[in-house]
Amino acid sequence: MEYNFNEIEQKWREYWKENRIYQVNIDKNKPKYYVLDMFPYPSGAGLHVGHPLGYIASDIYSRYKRLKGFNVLHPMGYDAYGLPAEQYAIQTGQHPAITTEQNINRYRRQLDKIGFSFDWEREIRTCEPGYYRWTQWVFLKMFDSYYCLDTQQARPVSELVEAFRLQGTKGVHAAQTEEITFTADEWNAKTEKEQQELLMNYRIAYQADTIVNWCPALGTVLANDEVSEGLSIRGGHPVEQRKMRQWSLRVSAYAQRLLDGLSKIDWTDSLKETQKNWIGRSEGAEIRFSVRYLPDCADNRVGEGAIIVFTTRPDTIFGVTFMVLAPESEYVSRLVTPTQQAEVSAYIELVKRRTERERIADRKVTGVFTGSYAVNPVNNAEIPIWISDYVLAGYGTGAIMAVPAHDSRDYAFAKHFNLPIIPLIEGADVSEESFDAKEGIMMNSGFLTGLTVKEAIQKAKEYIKDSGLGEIKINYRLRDAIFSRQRYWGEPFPIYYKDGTPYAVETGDLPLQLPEVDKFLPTETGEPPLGRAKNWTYKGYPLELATMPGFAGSSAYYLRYEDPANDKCLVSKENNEYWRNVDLYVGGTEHATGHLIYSRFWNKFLFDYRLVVEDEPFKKLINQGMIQGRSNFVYRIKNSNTFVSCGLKDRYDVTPIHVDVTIVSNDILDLEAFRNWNPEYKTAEFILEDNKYVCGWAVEKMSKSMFNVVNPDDVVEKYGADTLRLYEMFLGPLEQSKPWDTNGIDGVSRFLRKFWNLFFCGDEWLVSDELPTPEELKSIHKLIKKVGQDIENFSFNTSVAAFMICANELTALKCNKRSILADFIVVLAPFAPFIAEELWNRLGNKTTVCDAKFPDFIEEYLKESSVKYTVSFNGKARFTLDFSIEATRDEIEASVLAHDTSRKWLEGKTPKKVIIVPNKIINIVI
RNA sequence: GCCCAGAUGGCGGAAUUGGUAGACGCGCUGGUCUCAAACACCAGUGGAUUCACUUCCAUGCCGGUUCGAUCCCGGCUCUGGGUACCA
Repeated sequence: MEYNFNEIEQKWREYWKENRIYQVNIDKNKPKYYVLDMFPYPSGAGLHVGHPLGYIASDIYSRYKRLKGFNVLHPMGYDAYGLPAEQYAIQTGQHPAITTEQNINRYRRQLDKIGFSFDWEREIRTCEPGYYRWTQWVFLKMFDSYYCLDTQQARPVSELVEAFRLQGTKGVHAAQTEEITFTADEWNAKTEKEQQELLMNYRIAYQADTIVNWCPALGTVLANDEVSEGLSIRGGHPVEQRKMRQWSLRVSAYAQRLLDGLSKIDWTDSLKETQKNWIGRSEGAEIRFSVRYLPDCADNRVGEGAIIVFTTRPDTIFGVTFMVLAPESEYVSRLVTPTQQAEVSAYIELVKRRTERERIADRKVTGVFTGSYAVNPVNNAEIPIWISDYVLAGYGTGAIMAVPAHDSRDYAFAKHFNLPIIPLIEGADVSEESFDAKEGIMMNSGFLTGLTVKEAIQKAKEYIKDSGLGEIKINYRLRDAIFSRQRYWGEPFPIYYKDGTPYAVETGDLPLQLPEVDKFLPTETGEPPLGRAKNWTYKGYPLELATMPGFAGSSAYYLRYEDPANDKCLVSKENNEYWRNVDLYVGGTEHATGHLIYSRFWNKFLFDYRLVVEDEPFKKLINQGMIQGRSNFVYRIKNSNTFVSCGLKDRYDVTPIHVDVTIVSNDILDLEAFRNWNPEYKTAEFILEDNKYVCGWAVEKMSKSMFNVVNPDDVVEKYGADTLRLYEMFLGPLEQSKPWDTNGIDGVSRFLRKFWNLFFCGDEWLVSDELPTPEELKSIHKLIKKVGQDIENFSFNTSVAAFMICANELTALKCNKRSILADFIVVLAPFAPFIAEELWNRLGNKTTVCDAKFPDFIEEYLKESSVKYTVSFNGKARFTLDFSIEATRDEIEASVLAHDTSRKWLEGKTPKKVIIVPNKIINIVI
């Protein structure tokens, strides 16, 4: 009987669907296990062979856990809001809902073929009102919350209002956009509108004028993680800095908790490192420098005002030779003297015109003097205050004290403008470059002289605090997340404006549905596309025109899978207490600083209100590597239609040309298919080697233009889903990026046929009820042990190797024993569910294979009767010897030394030492 | 520049993590089957040396620790990824 995978796979796909085999429910008799894949954005191009890699791995793990007796939640859905569908809509007028739906259907067809054990009854789509209702609901909860620094958690804004009413800002410790103080009387005297404006300073979802990444080409603002090197991640359009009124989420308030939480979760070190860097905690001090105007200043206000700077090196305060303000800093307007005004204005204009990209590409030193001076509080030195774009307005206080001797950026600036450089560390040569390291002994530093840098940092901090010069401060690089997008295809904000003041839509009126618009472009007046919607009002008031960004819908989707149809709350207590958080999350590293930060933040916020029981969403995280394309080339001799095989190409003057990988097999070109591929090659001639045309190859990104996209459907068609699954795992370690290489898939497909043939001899079904032999038991138990351990370690490639070894051994033993084969089926089932299901059924089992029990290995079967040792002399292996398992160390030693070969190597000398490592090696040191 | 990961046959990759390399697969070579090819099956396959037994050299490079290093330590080279004026 032939292994007909097409027939088998179709049969079981239908059976699983009809019988809802993979549907799960709460079962308190079983421990739960939650396996989640990062849900896909359904793009128009469909799945390529790289997409399912992580899904296959997580599916194997889910099926394995199920066989181990866990109640496994393994859902799938779609991240359906996003820019590509909208860009497509702008170009074609096609409604993004329609293209999204089409793409989803295509994805689903492709996914179904591969045999995943998803519970599709829990499917979610972020663009459906029943889903985004809860995205809006959480947003409103954030709008109605502030972050209390005393209890380190989110609290209702009503508590804040009450505190303000009774005592103003006194005693209130809350995360805020800018520092404000007022008394209860002042608060109570304010109008409703003024009070609402003040509250914006505290809300977790708040509106503020912030410097944002504006992308003119996309017509929207972008979050920091959506921009790289001055270009938008999607589309690669230039991004510029602009001040705009935007919705933001106060993620920065959670910076410390996001950092601390990393120690509790099982993620890779490199990913944790990436998040740590992104959060960017730095300990330092804020120091106050009083400001003095130039003598030529018209209103010579000596000693008025001050600027505050943040530094991590307060120990270098004696080396401050100038101060630098960010061009956007609020200090600028207060500090520029009349004589410098023109020059400063010109500089600020220049900076504004430069895009982020230009700044990065052309990093030359620029700056301008303000005319003002600050006074160094430790030695009363007068320090000129400059403006330069190397200081960022958004970090720290937007102003720095410059210590050119010990900071490379300050150094470059000082050299360029000829400012003094005072070395502070003994032995540091600062004539050519700055000495940035935090080591050495301080000098030229008053009361810090003679201390080590570490001691000096500590002492300087204490001094600054005790003498009231400033305070110890921890800064984070992590910024608040800009939450509005001037786009159509996203969640509408449940916010309306009364007299310009934003108010929340009542939660009972959610979902606030996305309205229809006639076009998806911004309006002529520059309003977002929602400005085109008719009757876009709430209770007669205008609604917010921006929509939420992509990460809004993906921040809490894992919770919604636990209770997808609930229309009373995001997730019921019962469901959340059972399913809790994700035990295993599989996805790409590209989300390290976006989705994986936002959803941790989002979850912590919900945890503050005990809306969820766990404060971290993803316990364990595995990053699957990317699958790159493997392109093939043919070599055309210049000015001809003759193509030369790769091995001979050096003898001619050739142009390499990408050739479609689907007409190449094991790097051998299908000549006929090539001639038909493109009319231009109809009359192509070939110079062959060994009667074959061998193509060249290269690893490149998988893309249409390189003709190297491999569609999983084609692989399934040709080899079957089980082979695709096994092969993707066999390709190499899951976490590693690797090229898709079809060379070698035959080996896996051969294994499956060999496995099939264990059950059949020709057309005869051939399984006996005989008792297995010790060799057969050993082979299968070795497999069970190895595969079990490998799956736990996510080492799927070595599992596949173990299957092949076992199949070869059983074939050689002509094993057809029911008990052995049944165990083999169950162990293989997570990897190749279709063939496993078919054979399991033929074995006469009433249940499906996913209800079977993963067998336990029995150590006794694995025991060897003898132990093999490698005998070495001074570490050099010379020969091997077998001993009975019962042999004692003394017996082994005596017997080894008496061995003929040993005598030869010992040359009559007595050994100094004999090292015996059980089961491994005997080393004789002479 | 900084941070992280990695470097093993012709190729993808194994190695219980300090125990004497190269699992498994591909490819290649030879054989069986076939009129022949393909498929399939069997055997061989790191390099050098030898008819052979053998021996020597091999885990990016240099050095160290150890009886013994792909694994640990120090220095370097290269590759991939992240990040970027964060004070």
